[in-house]
Amino acid sequence: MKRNSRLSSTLHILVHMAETQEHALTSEQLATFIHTNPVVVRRTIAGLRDAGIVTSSRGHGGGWQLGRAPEKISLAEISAALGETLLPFGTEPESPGCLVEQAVIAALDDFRVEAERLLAEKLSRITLADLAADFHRRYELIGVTSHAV
Amino acid sequence: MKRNSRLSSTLHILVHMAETQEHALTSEQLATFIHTNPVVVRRTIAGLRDAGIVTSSRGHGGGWQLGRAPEKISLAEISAALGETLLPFGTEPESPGCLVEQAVIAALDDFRVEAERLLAEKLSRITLADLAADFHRRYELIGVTSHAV
DNA sequence: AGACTCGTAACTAAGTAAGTTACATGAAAC
DNA sequence: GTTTCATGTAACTTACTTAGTTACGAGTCT
Repeated sequence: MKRNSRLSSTLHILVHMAETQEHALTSEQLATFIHTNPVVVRRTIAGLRDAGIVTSSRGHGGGWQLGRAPEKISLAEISAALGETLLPFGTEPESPGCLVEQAVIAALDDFRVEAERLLAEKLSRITLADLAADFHRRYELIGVTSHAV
Repeated sequence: MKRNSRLSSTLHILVHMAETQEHALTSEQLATFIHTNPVVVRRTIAGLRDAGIVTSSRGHGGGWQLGRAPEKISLAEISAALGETLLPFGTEPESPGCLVEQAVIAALDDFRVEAERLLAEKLSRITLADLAADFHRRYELIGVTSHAV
């Protein structure tokens, strides 16, 4: 798992879980999907469990499953549950008395609030089901291609 | 200069430069504004020079000045010149053959392209002159307050 | 010539996040 | 109830990124 790919990796995992709703997948299995360590998986998606996006169970036959239907899980929720920041830049004061800095921070914060609202809105329109559907589309395509060739 | 505050710090510097258009400011002076090192300043705003946002001159009386009027410098240009990414998450393939991953990356890239266009558009509407104007507003306010109290 | 300032390379230090190890906790199977 | 399997989590290591620093060459004004 590369840096800054937590959202992408988590989505990868979740789509696999959407494809396997009949039984739970272990962190071990999930880890192989994104070429990493089971512990990293557990740590990464722990927040999703708290948000009800996935459920986990221990012991024999345990593992991870979606907490609700893929249609009801939006990328906005996933991103939020991961604790991801949509915008990368910081605006914490470094010289609290400086009016120039205050003006800069005010402008940047306004922008940030508006931008985050916008991005969250966009992300909330994409669901896990959409990704799964796209996956199936690609799967069909490969199938057709294989027959054709 | 804290991490992830490059945009904010650079704006701070640029507004100061907008306030001092009659003469150049040295990296040394700029560095004190954002509590850092002259070399860090030079390194950080080197990209702005290449983009024509600022000019630099060497030797006695040298330093940095705005390359054009503050009204003509947008935050979008500044952000781009700094090489900042507006969106933090990565979408590079880690398992090139996996159709699930392909679907995830496709969705994320679509979102990213659209989101970046949107953010850049928003940032292009804010100019250095706007920040300077806000600074002056704050300055007046303090003045009034001082008189009142 | 001397003082000053940028340009840049090379190195150091600090902070962040992934990867790893280890072990406790809980649940199912036998 | 013991064994096996899986999560939960803490602690540590490693890799990477970026700010900070030092040093010095090159250009410019007095």
